[in-house]
Amino acid sequence: MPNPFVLKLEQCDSLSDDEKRVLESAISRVRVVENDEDIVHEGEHPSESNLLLDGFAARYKIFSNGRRQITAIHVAGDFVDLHSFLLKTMDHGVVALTPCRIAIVPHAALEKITDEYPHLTRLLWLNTLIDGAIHREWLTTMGRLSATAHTAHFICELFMRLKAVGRTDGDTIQLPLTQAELGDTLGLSTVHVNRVLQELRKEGLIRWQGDALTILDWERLVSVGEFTPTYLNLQREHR
Amino acid sequence: MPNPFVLKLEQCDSLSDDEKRVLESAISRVRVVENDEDIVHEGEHPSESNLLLDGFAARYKIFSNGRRQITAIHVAGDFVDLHSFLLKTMDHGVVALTPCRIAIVPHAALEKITDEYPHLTRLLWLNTLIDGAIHREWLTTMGRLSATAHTAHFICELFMRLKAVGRTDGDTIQLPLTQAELGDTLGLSTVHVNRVLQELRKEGLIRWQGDALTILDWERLVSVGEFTPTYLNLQREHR
DNA sequence: CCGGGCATATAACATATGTGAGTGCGTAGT
DNA sequence: ACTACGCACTCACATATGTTATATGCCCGG
Repeated sequence: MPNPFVLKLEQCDSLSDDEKRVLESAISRVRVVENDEDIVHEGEHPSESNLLLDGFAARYKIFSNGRRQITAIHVAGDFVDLHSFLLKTMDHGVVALTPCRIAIVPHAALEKITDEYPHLTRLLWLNTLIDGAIHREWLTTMGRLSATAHTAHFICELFMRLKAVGRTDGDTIQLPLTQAELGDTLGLSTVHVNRVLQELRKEGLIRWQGDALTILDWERLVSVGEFTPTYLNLQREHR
Repeated sequence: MPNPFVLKLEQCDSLSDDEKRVLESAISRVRVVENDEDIVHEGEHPSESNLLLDGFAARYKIFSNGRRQITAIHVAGDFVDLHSFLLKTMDHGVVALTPCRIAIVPHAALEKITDEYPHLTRLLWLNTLIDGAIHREWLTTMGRLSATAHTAHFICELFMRLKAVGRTDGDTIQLPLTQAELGDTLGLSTVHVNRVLQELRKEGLIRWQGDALTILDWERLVSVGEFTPTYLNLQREHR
C-alpha cells in the first residue's frame, strides 16, 4: 500500500525515487494507538515524531476548568507532531480519535535529512506551513463566520483533505467525531452543534449517520461555508 | 543597531558569526511601507519575503461582505511572510499598522541557505513553527475564553514578545491598534472591545492612552487571561 | 435478554456579544 | 478659524449561542 504521506507530498511537488527511499527509511517502526489514547502528551520533550498512516487524530489544549479546544484534526498522511522536532516541548496534546496506525520517525533521522537533503527538507517544512495555513483559516472562520457557516466550512475542508489522500468514497467521508468533539473543534457547545447540524440536514446539504458523512450539495455547502481551498496548497509547484 | 531578527533567533538557539553574516547578506535591500499600506497582497506570488525591522504589521483575511479577521500581529524581528518562500501563493494579505521599516530577503537567497546551511535552515523553519504555535494558542483562546480573558491573554502575549526583542519600556509597550483593529484581531465587535477594555481598566489591570499600553497588574492580567508562555518558545535549546 | 452508559435530540431559559445609531473630542487640512 | 474626519465612547435593543436538565435511542457486556 502506498504511504499516504508520500501521496500528500506529491500533490505539492515531485519527489525523486531517492527522496522516497530516504523517507521510508526514516521510519524506525510502526505502532498502533487505540481510540481515545494520547499519541503525544502535552509537556513532553519527544525524541521522535508521529506520522499518521491510518485513522483520525486531534491536537488539543485543555484549560484548568476542563474546557478543551481542538486546534487540528489529522487524517492519514498527516505528520501530527513534526513540529516537535524543532519546538522541543509539546505545547499541546495529540489524541487518537480512532485506532491509529502510526509510523515513528526519530528526530535524529529528521536531523540527518535536514543536513543532507535540502529539497526534502523544504517539503517537510512546507508540510508544517500548510498546518499553519489551516490554523489561520480556522482563526478567520471561527472569528468571523456564524456557527453554521463555520461548520459547513470545516466539512468542506475535511472533505478536500481526505480526497487528496484518496480517502473519500464518492461524496462520502468517514467523520469519526462525536458532536461534543465537533464542538471542541469549532469552539461551540455540544447543544449548538446539534442545532447547526439539524439545520445543515434540513437544508439538504449533508447526511451524517454514524461515522459516514455524505455531501448532498457541494456547491451550496461551499457557498454557505464561504470555502476557498487555496490555503490547502494542493497545487504542484517547484519548492 | 542590532538586527531584531538575529536577536529573536538568539533567544532560541546560538548562532555562529558565519550564520549571522549569511543572514545579513541575504537582505537585498531595505524599504519603508507607510501606515495602512499592504506589505504583501493576498493572491500574490512573491519572489521575496519581508522581515520587519521596525513597526507593527498584521496578517489578515477579508470576506466578501467586508468582515475582516486578523490572524497575526507582527512586531520588530518578525518575518511576516517567510512562509511565502514555500507556499508560493499568499492566502492572506499583510498590512502595515504603523510605518514599517522592512528588510527584503529574496527567495533565491533563502533557497541558497536551505541548500548550504542546515542549522540556519532549521532556525528559519523554527521561526515559522512559532508562528504556528501562536496561531494554535489564538484558536484556543478564541474558542474557549470569554472576550475579557481573550483580550487579557492577547495583551500578555504581545508584552512578552516585545520584551523578547527589547521593545518594552518598563511595564509599557506601544500598542498602535484602534479598537476596531483589536476587534478584528480578537474576533469581536468594536463596541464589545470597548466594553472589555473598560472592564480591564476598571479592574486596574491596564492603562491604555494613545499608543501607550501600561500593564498595571501583571499577575492578575496573566490569571484573567490564563496565560502560559510555553508556546512562545523563548527558551534556548539546541535545534 | 437485561441494564448501564454514551450519544443524540429537545426544551426552557440565561447571557454574552452583536447591531445600529448617535455623541463628543481631538487632529489634520484648507 | 472652520470643517471634516476618525476614533473612542454610550445607549437601547436584537439575537446567537451557552447552560442546565431531561428524554430517547443504541450499543455492548454480562
